[in-house]
Amino acid sequence: MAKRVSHRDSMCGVARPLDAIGDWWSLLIVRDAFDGLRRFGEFQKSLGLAKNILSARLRNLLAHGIMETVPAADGSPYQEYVLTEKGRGLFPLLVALRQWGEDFFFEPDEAHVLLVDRKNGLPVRRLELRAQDGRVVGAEDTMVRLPQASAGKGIA
Amino acid sequence: MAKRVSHRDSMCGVARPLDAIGDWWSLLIVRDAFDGLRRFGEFQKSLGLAKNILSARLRNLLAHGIMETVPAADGSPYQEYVLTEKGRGLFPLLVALRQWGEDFFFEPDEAHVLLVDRKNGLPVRRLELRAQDGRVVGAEDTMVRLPQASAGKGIA
DNA sequence: CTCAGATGGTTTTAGTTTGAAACCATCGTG
DNA sequence: CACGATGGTTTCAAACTAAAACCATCTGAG
Repeated sequence: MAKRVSHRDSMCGVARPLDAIGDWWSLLIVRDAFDGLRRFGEFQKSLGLAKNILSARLRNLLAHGIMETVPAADGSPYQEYVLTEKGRGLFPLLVALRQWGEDFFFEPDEAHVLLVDRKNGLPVRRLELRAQDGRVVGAEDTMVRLPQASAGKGIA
Repeated sequence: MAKRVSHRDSMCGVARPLDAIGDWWSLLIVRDAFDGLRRFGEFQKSLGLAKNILSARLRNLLAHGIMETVPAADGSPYQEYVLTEKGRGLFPLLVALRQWGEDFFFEPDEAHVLLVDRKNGLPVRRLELRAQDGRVVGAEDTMVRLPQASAGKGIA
């Protein structure tokens, strides 16, 4: 971990978060945490990964402040793992991932889980990126502006 | 690759896309592709990763239809790597990642690149998930509905 | 009290992956 | 026709992954 620092010693705004998450397993753990899973054994059963790996991933998520342990909940003497605010901030990313999956990884007629509004059970809308004036913008409508300088292009 | 199929032989709507992307390098390659990079050497210089790794990642992205090769562009005899529509579909995910990074990985006063509207240079808004009725919804306002059955909860 | 089972890990060990460096092939140019 | 630029592949040591075995703690049953 944290070995990604290839040729620049400050990582860019995309690489830095990636490094913190760690790997795909971590993201699946976070997803399960959004689902309400809290215990080591629950994550292990849900994901089916080796216990040592789960242990390492949880440790990394804790170290990066994405999850935290809370001392108890149902009286059992064990700790539970819950998302911090930083961890809950990953929700849009997971939604983006899920929607991309819906678009390109399922046949049109293939059944798949649907993210719905709790209030009325209707599917949520697609994530949309909007400009200040409210226009929906795509990749081609955006560019990056470097810190204090002026130029730059693309989404780097 | 494709060894993630832990204990279920059909992967869920989040794991399947993750498996296709492959790893973090692939996502950084995609980001660079959004920036307009097209050539093997450009990616390699930008990311500073070993050529064999870049080669493997590009192969994987091609295999999953996220990028494709086009025979030429400036007359040089080499091929170029460009995003497919599926690849361009990753834009919201990258934006989500970047915005999460902005929120939690930079000091309030720390300079960082900013994603701006090409038309007027203003920063884009935050990604927001909206319900059908237009309400902005967070993780706690949503749940998943399983394929054709009725129950299910969380964002799995 | 003691023993078995549940929970939550760590250690061990083999296999896989990574990544730096060296090597190789092709094209275009002087 | 030698040479640099480009775009890779091969080699090999080091790091990481993952399955299984092991270990520690707590709980309830007898």
